[in-house]
Amino acid sequence: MFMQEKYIPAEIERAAQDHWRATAADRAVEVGGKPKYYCLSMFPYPSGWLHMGHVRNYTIGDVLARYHRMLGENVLQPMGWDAFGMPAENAALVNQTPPAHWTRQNIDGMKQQLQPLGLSIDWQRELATCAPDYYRWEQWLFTRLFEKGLIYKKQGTVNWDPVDQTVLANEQVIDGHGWRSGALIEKREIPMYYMKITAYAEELLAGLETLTGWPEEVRLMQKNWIGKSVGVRLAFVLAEETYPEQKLWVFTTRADTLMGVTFVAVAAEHPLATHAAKDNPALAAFIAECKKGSVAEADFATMEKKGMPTGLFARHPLTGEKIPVWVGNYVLMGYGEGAVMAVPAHDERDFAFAQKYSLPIKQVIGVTNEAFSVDHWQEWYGDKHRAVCVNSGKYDGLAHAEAVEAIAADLALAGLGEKEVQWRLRDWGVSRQRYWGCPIPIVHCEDCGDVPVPDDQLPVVLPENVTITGAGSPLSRMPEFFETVCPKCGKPARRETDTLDTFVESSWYFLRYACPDNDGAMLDERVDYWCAGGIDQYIGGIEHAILHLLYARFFTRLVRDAGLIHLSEPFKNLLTQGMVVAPTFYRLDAGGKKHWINPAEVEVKTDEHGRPVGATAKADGQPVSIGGIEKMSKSKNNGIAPQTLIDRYGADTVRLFMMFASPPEQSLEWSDAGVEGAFRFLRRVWKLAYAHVGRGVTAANSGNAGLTEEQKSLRRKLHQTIGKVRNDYGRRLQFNTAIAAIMELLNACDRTDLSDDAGGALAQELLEAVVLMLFPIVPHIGQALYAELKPGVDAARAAFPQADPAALAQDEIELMIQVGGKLRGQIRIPANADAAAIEAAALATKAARKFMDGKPAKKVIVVPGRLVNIVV
RNA sequence: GCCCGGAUGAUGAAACAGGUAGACAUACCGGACUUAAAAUCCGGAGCCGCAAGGCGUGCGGGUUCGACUCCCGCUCCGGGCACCA
Repeated sequence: MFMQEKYIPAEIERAAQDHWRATAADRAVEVGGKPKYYCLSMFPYPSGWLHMGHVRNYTIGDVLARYHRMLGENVLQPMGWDAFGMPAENAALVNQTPPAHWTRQNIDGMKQQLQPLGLSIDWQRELATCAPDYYRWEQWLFTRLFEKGLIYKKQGTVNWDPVDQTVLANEQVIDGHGWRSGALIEKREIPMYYMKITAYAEELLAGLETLTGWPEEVRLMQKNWIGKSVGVRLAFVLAEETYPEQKLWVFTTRADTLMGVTFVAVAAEHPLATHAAKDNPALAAFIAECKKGSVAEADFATMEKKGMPTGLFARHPLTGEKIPVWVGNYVLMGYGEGAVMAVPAHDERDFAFAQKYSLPIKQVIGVTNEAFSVDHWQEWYGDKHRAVCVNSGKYDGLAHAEAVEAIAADLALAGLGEKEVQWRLRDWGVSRQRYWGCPIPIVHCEDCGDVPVPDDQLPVVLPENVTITGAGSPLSRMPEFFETVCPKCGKPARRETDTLDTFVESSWYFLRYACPDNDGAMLDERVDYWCAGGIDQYIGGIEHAILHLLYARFFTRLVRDAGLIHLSEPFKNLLTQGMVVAPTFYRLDAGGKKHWINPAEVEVKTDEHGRPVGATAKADGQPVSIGGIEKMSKSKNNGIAPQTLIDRYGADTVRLFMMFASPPEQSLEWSDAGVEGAFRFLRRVWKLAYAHVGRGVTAANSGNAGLTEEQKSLRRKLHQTIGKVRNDYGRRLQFNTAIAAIMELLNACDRTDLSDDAGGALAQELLEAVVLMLFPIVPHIGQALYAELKPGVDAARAAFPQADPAALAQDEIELMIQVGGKLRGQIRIPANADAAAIEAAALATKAARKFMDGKPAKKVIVVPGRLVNIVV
């Protein structure tokens, strides 16, 4: 059979995929004798449309999976569906289709859209979180955790839409109003289940130190999120007798400023606020006002700081001074004690508040040569590193740490406080007043309380034939679902109708891939095999840096402590990929509204330098306005459907472009021309292989014997490139530079005369290596070309090329000559020359003499293999 | 508001450990091939300057023989902020 002259992606891609299917090339089996490599991309939400972000994510994963398989490792790359969530309910409202139906249809559709990409996925392990045989284990674990006290019930705050009579997600609250009703949102307290993640705070923090395969920024974000701080919990004793709790507790990390407290502020939800508002209508009105608006912290932190005195007073724990108690809208009920001591002189927020309400500002720490003024805030007021106590009686002269110790000791003596570790991390509220999620396996009995559903009654199956109305969960309108009997006493009881946060499903799916077929247990010993030492590579968006990754680390410890696995950190190496962005184009209509036009329907005009000067619509040739470069989205109509490109260029071109256009962690800008360029490169590789195969050479060169100097130099470049590509794939996870190196190699190959026999053998060696080096990125063309270069050998089972140290040897190297740090020339010098010889040679160069201008060299710096810098 | 990133030619980017700034590609310009176009191949190009040379990695300072890289202070853009996934 003769090799096809033309590169026809559709044909070779179909053939390659048929071959992989027939040889079960993607199947992952637990076998001994070689190291395992578990490569995981974050599973998608089945929205129905595969977008470029998915393609990028899964291509990165596939490149790594295939590369590690070529290194002889036992590779697992699974795929599944994060199938519960709000969009299915929203779609149900619009289309009148049940969420289950919509979701399953989307899964089928997206799976079909994934197939052409040629991903090396073991589809036998596919899972969907909305399947009862998945979520039943989540319910099972829930009941265990509930019994252990790691899940408990308390009041939580939610966004309440008073018009639609429903709880809204933060995303559904826009500027404090409901997205559908437009009504002003209120905060409402309802009972919810919480998972005690704070019980693992110390371990989750300490574990970050071991995650050396994670980006530093992600570890730092998690560390700040967990937010361990050592401070002092202390009490102000209330002057009034009426309030049953005599002590008002606060937490502070700045106990050294305690002597500067001029008021105390409590959250609007604080019991003391409620107490004080009982016979104070103005205060009650203020508290009601504080309860308007969303519960999102970003809204909370940017709103105007307001307060009102309660009329109550408390005694300073050390001085006994009467201190007014205020209600402040900026005090968080969920953090610390829901109350803060205010030191306006040394806290910027308190300072602004005190100025606004004319409260006293009392300086109690100072910095040498800095003058305090109540007129404006200065940075040093809050600086605990430089400051010492002043106006603080016996504490005067103490630095921050000493003052905290001394004050804490005195508070302890008075029985009014002690040092305490405080976490910013809060327990995880997992109850959702929504339908499309995992039912919480609890039955409420009048006599027995909250009773977990026994194992033999699991799963609590979510009814799928429902109508979504947009007001509350349909489960709470389905007596056939919630009417049940108490598992303990048998009396009529009510089943919980809330479902679990969808983050719960995504907190353990990566473990279940190891044993998706086990219907007798949540997890089994196969997890210990695949996840030993952690999942070898996890790949997903940076937007998951905190919540998902923290919950997954928490959950792994929960199942460990349930005795199911022997693993603490689930993800050994983490790669956070950037977004896929594209230019936007629009036209304004008569009303000034923007109509977004897809980049595929726009032509950009450039001037003679290639600078863009305008754009026109392909449809009518009329100009369109150029918007910004934004994340591909439906709303800006700047998405490009992967399928369109695969149809035109083939999957390999799409994969190559995605890997070449930017490093994986950066955002990737879409470019039609770039895709075209990727296609051109593949066509060039194909042509080169075609011409070579036509020569009939099949034996690869394996040394420098018989090569010309020029050919030796090309062979050196080949082996340098192999080393670089291995480093880029394996250590740096940077594929764009690996591709660039291979392109450079081919450019060098074009410039080298390989027409003799030795040259033919070198061309064979080079092409075999190039095809295998490209294989992880463009496996279809790789499969086809390798079959031509080495008939009968399967590229999918080939080993990755290795650099030959003998090929790398070099007699002469080039050094740069700098004078005064500026580049002035270069010299060629024997590779083994010592520093003295290099220095002498450098000083003798024309360039050095010219720029030294007759002056003597003050200092000569020789950087071996790089440059010589002469300082005059 | 708080936490975390990013900014380099016309464009995407490279420079991996402080040592040749702009590799590789795209767009552009010129040439070859062609009846012509496409495709392909060859060449050019950071900016200023005829040149010598000077300037140049968001802005302002600093450390160093030497800074895209380290430090301090800003600006703008992006991610997250616990019920979007």
